Amino acid sequence: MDIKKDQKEYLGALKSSGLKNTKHRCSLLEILFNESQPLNAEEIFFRIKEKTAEINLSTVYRNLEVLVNKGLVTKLTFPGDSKSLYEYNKMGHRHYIVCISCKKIMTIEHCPLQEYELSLEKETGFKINAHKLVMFGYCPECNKK
Amino acid sequence: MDIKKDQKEYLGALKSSGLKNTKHRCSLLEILFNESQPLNAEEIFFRIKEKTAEINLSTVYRNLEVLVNKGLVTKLTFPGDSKSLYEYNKMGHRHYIVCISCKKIMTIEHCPLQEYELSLEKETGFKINAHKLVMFGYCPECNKK
DNA sequence: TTGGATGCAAAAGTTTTGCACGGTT
DNA sequence: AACCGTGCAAAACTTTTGCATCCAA
Repeated sequence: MDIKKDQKEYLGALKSSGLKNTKHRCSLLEILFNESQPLNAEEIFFRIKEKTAEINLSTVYRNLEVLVNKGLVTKLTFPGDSKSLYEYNKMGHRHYIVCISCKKIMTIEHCPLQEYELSLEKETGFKINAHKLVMFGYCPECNKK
Repeated sequence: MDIKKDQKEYLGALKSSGLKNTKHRCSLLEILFNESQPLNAEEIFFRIKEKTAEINLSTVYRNLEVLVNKGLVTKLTFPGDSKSLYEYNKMGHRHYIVCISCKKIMTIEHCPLQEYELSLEKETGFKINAHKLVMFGYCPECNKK
């Protein structure tokens, strides 16, 4: 497989997390790394089959599980989708805006919740580690219709 | 079944949505109405079996589906839980704070995101209808350990 | 060489569905 | 009476697991 500049990041991450650099693992990471939308296991499975090599769906699930545990990949669930979604973890959390009509998912980098977390910690006594924010609406294209 | 004051709300909602007032549907709504935490289908199933009457799990699922479609109940999914959760829809959205350790879910009434939605609409071109915010952390009890 | 990675098949777990019967309006 | 709701069993669907084999370090 051709190793481009932008692939070094996840290859390094693989190595430093003690995981073997296998063909399947590598294509899986490449797909997620270059994808702006979270994908489900089956989508990843078909992409690897089409573009790279024959692979088994359980291999995809097993690799996703390992990569999630090592923190390289994040697992997501959205209401209305029975399948879990996965994305490359670019460090620094992100939020999502989902189109109710066409189901397109767009990523939002800015997070408005830092100060809110502090006030909520005081209010509830929780020690807050993370949060998940998803917005729902109609994307510009679907909104026209 | 004894009809108390606080049950009138969901009984009325049943009627005005054109759904039949059946024994199971009624106990299901009563359980969700009086519960502060979202419950999954199996938990609802066992509660009805214990407190009210024999019921089949598929009946629970079918009723939940109808009630979600009518907007009386909201369906939720949390990462790390393969089961969907359901709650009575009290109108006016709510947010959740989930304990990473004991999995307790607490509901937050205040929402800090009104202004943010407006700025995001301008930024993305989306027409935003709703959002979902979940906070994760350690509840006061688990935090002590 | 050795332990992890993979394919295959089967299992597990959640949710849905077909069909006959029963209950509400 | 008509239609919706229910129970039961089976199916569908996503995800996990056991086991034999293969491959990267």
